[in-house]
Amino acid sequence: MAAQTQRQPTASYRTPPVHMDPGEVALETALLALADPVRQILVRELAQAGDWERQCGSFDVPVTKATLSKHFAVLREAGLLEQRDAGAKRLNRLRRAEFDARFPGLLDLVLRHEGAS
Amino acid sequence: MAAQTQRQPTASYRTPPVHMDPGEVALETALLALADPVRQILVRELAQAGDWERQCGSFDVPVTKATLSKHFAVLREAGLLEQRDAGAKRLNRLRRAEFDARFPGLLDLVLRHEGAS
DNA sequence: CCGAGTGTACGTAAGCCATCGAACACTTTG
DNA sequence: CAAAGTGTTCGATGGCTTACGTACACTCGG
Repeated sequence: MAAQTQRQPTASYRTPPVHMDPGEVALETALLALADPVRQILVRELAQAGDWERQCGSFDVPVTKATLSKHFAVLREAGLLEQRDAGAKRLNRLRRAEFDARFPGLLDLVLRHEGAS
Repeated sequence: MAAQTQRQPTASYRTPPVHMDPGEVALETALLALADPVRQILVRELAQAGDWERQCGSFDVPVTKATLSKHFAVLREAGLLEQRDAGAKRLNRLRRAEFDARFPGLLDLVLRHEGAS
């Protein structure tokens, strides 16, 4: 039955992303993560998309790849983001439920406060 | 009766504190203000006391007067604090209702998340 | 009126954070 | 196999924030 004729993308050739348990995130960490304007954009775009739908490079943000990569790391540290490797791409998911359980209302506040206002 | 036998303290001999309208505070400003550990202490102590009950020097924080003064300015800028002069002292009030109207749930979140945990 | 008390402004030093370019590793496309 | 694509890491840089000590201004209590 045509085993291994279809090459699966390597799940993870690089060091897999380190994830923080949202239940153990400090309030200060969460607030700092959400305070940054660039990260607010990321979170909002993630909220509009479905899980694992967006890859890292697909976000409309005014910074370079390197900086963007750092922002993702911060969001992970804050328990806001889960990432998974799929070949060369890295897919993203907003940890909405988990984060909400830890800090009820906080994420919603950021999502609601779109474009300054 | 007995008019001016009791000397009223000068309301304001120095430049009165500048206050920000909570309705116009940016989300980023609010989050940054509340992210700092020292300011979290201030906000929590203020929440436990009544309005105009505490003077600036009465807070139990591990910083000098000068630094403390700066923190109060940040809280004012974030629409979290109202200050009023009474002689040499400056009295404080947490702008709970106003801030809550602007960012529902945010202040409560900080107050609830006492001592790290 | 003099000394203690209260709080701000200024100048400064240290630390942190966002940012970038360049180099790298591996995948995907052709 | 080569070239383009994806994303991370490193080192350097610039700016902002926190912090302190000092000096200042004024009030309050004797």
